[in-house]
Amino acid sequence: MAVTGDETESATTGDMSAYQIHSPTSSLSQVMSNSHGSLPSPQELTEEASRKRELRLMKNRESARQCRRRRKEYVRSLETRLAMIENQNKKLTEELEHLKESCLYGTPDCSS
DNA sequence: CGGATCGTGCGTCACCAAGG
DNA sequence: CCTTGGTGACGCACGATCCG
Repeated sequence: MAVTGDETESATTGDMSAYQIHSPTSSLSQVMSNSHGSLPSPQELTEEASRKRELRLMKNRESARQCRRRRKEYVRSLETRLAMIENQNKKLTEELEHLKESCLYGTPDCSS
């Protein structure tokens, strides 16, 4: 029916360039070697926690997308397989009916 | 036409399993 | 033990369709 979620996605998250900017190493090193070489202040700690959270959310967002894509492909493959099997079943059923007829009327197709 | 309902995708949270 | 990625569950937003 309605398949237009892409619009929502692009509006809210856009591309993943932001994700590449916030790499774990870069955010971590910012705190480990803060500007004045001293222990991080409470302010810096909360900022770091916030950065970590944002990073985790971004990664999980991407994971969820991949997960959904894989699941969709899997369902599609199952549907394809189902269609093939149903088709095969139909052909075999038809063949069986022909063989039954052959046996019934004693045509050469009936080998038993 | 406008509200109700349905189908779909998304982001987030919580949990789990695997790896370091 | 901590980190990380995968995934089920939940709620939300949005477009399509139905119906009075």
